[in-house]
Parts: sequence; structure tokens; C-alpha cells
Amino acid sequence: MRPLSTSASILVVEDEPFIAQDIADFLEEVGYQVQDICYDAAAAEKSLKNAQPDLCILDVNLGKGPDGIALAQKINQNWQLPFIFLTSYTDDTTLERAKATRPYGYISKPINFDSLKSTIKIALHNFHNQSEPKALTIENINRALISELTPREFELLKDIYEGKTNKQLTALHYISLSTVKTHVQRIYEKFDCHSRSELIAQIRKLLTN
Amino acid sequence: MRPLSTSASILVVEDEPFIAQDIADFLEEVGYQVQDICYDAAAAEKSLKNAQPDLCILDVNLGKGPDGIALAQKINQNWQLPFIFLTSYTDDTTLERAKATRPYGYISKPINFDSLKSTIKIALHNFHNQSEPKALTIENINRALISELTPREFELLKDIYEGKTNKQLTALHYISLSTVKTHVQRIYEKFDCHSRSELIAQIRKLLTN
DNA sequence: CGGAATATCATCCGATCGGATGATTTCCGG
DNA sequence: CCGGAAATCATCCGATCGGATGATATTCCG
Repeated sequence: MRPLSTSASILVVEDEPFIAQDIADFLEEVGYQVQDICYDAAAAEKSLKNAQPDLCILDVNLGKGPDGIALAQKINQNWQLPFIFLTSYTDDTTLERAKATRPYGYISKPINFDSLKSTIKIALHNFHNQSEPKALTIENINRALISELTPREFELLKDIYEGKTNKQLTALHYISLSTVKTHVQRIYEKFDCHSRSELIAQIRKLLTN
Repeated sequence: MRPLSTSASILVVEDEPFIAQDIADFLEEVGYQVQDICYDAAAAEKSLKNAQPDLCILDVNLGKGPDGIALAQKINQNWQLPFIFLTSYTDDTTLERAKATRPYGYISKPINFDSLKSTIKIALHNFHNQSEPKALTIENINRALISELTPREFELLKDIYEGKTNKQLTALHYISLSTVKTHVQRIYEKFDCHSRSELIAQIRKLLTN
């Protein structure tokens, strides 16, 4: 995890050197680090294998070789990075291909640098705040607890999270109501909570934040 | 090719009538339906209450009254619609406020209509393919219920989902325990469930699947 | 071996919840 | 003006939960 104090690093992929330099200059001017400038997809892939930026700016048309959309597909396959497309012409078939890669933005030339700046900022924000819920695993839970759950307690926890009552837990786990209650109490202690619904809300927060 | 009858409908919120008409004309030219044109946030909210478009284009600066970002916050609270910001000036504090609303795009004036078209297309696509959990809105809940929740019931539901007890609800909503229990029972009936945790699990499933 | 951790079961009690029933007030639309 | 929907409050009861305390069995590690 990159420290927050450092500015985001950006990879620029643009086959026209003058435009690439323009973009790079602008990015540094507004406080971003230009990780690398690449003039074709192959070079970009090599650069990405070496080090991953926080965001990529991809020209759709890259002269010979794979285009920016093909590169975007590779990015989605191999890394999880937000990217923004740049393009000079906007035909519908290209756009169809582009949107399948779920880009964070699409800017048509001539470049409006204000739009570019805003789009980058929003892309980085939305990317970092995308809250794909974590899976309910004992690791993900215990990471957040001072006193960790035992495996058995976690088994019960999963069903509690699904809304099961104590009585249902006895049937699902072939144990007596007393045992269920003892486990549930231990769980409450470890979560520092006092009701099922509070527990469930806490778990949800652990998994979604 | 998608028939015109099912093309996406778009709400345009822009205080400058000439620009608003320009945008609307362009949208219709490229095959979108313009649901409505509003010149201020209040009118937009009224229009949204009446019918929800598939996407909103919001000018950030809307003259007097709430600005486009405030309107976006309302949209996030009450509906789940993708929106794109338009703006003439791009200062950092505005951008900070804007990005907190998680917009699907941000376009600076002068408007590059190619960028606008692409951004709309990608926004609609990313929105429909989002696997992210839906927001807990009364619309998202009632869509799944045979007998719909009343506004008041939904208010209580939100807190129940956060793990609150009946007693806590009395304090949070300034009503007696009896009233809380009556509402809660109605909610249980409508969800066809019999405990808080079951209710919470059901809500979660509604929002995440 | 022996202790620590874990899992199991039991009893007791007060708090809270779930459910049924009934009542009043307010507000809105036909 | 009237009827229905919504919101409010009340009482009663059994079921379940939350919590405390204590006990036994098993397993695993030092």
C-alpha cells in the first residue's frame, strides 16, 4: 500500500510523442507523478510488469500493434488498475469495445485538460472507494478482533449472519441450546456487542468498508 | 441496434437555457430521449420525484439555490441514478465535493460533445453492470415487496438494519415503545419474517444480489 | 505428563422480543 | 363530508434472548 502522502503515479500510453509529453507535463504540473511514458502497447505492458502505477491514461489509437482497448483488456486481466481512454475519433464500434473494459473515463480530443484533471481525480477516488465486499472468512473477521474467534465460533457466526435463531443453530450444528448460547455469548464478548442485530451490523461493516 | 422506444432517457439540469437546449438537441441527435430540462435544483428534484431518468447531466453551477453537487447528493440519497457533472470552472474544493458524490463523469466546459457522448455511454454501461450493493432506499426495498413499506416504516427499517434495538428506536424517533413495536410488526409482516436478524439478512440479500 | 484452549451441556433469571388486539388522531382524496 | 391509509399509543402473554456461573470432556502443545 502506497503511503497517502505521496501523489498518485500515472502511466501515459500515447503514440504521438508531442501529445504524450504535453500530457505528462500537465500531470506533473498539477502534482501527479508520471510513472512512465510509452508509445505502444508492448512497451506499456513491459512497463506495467515492472511497476504498477495508480492509474493509466491510454490512447485508443496506438499506430501499429495492439490498440489501447486491447491493452486495457490486458490490464483488467493481469492487474486491477483504473484507466482513462483518450481518443481522437469516436465511432460507435470502438466505443462498444471500449466500454466493455469498464474504463473510468473516456475523453475525446482535443483534450480539455480541466476535464482530464477532474476525470483522473474522480477515477482515483471511485477506484479506491469501490467497496467490493470481502468474503466472510475467519481471517477477515479475526483481523479486526482483539480476541480472535475460534473455528467453531466462526461456524456459528456465519449462520447468525444469515439470520438464524439459536434454535435453528442447534439443528444446523447438532448441539444443544446451551452450547449454542455459550458460543454466542463468547462471540458477543469478542465483538463487544449485546444483540444479534448489532453483531450482524458489525460484521457487515467489517466486510464492506 | 436498440429501438428508439427503449433508448435511455436523460435529465438535463443546466441553468443556462441556450446551453441546456444545445445539450438536449445533441442528445436527441445521437438517439437518447431527453426526459426533462430543468434550470435549477428544485425543479430537477420535482421532476425526479415524478419520474426517474436513466441518467442525469448536472451542471455544477446552477445560479441561485442549491448547486449541482447538492442535487447529486439528493439523488444518491433518494434514488440510484448515474450522473455526470458539467462545469465551467474547476477549482479543487468544488472537485473535492463533487467526487464525494461518486459521479460517473466530470466534463469541463467548453463541452466536447464527443467526450459527452462517450461518457454517457460508458456511465450507463458501468452503472448497469455494477456489482456493487445498491443503496438502502425505500424504492430499492419496495421493489421487492408485495405490500410496500410506508415512509415511516422505512425510517425504522434503516436503523434496524444498523443493529438498533426497539428501545434505541424509541429514542431515535421520539416515539413510544408501543409504536415502535407496531411498526416493527408491520415490517415483519411485509417481509414475511419473524426476527430482526432474519429481517437484516433479507435486506442484505435484496441489496447485494 | 499436565496445563491451556476448545467444545460441550446445564440451570437460573431478568430483559427484550414477537405477536395479537384494540384504540385514537391526522391527513388526504374521492 | 366521508372512508381509508398512516402514525400513534396501550395492554397482555409466551417465546426467545442475553448474561452469569459452573461443570465436564477432548485435544493439543510444551
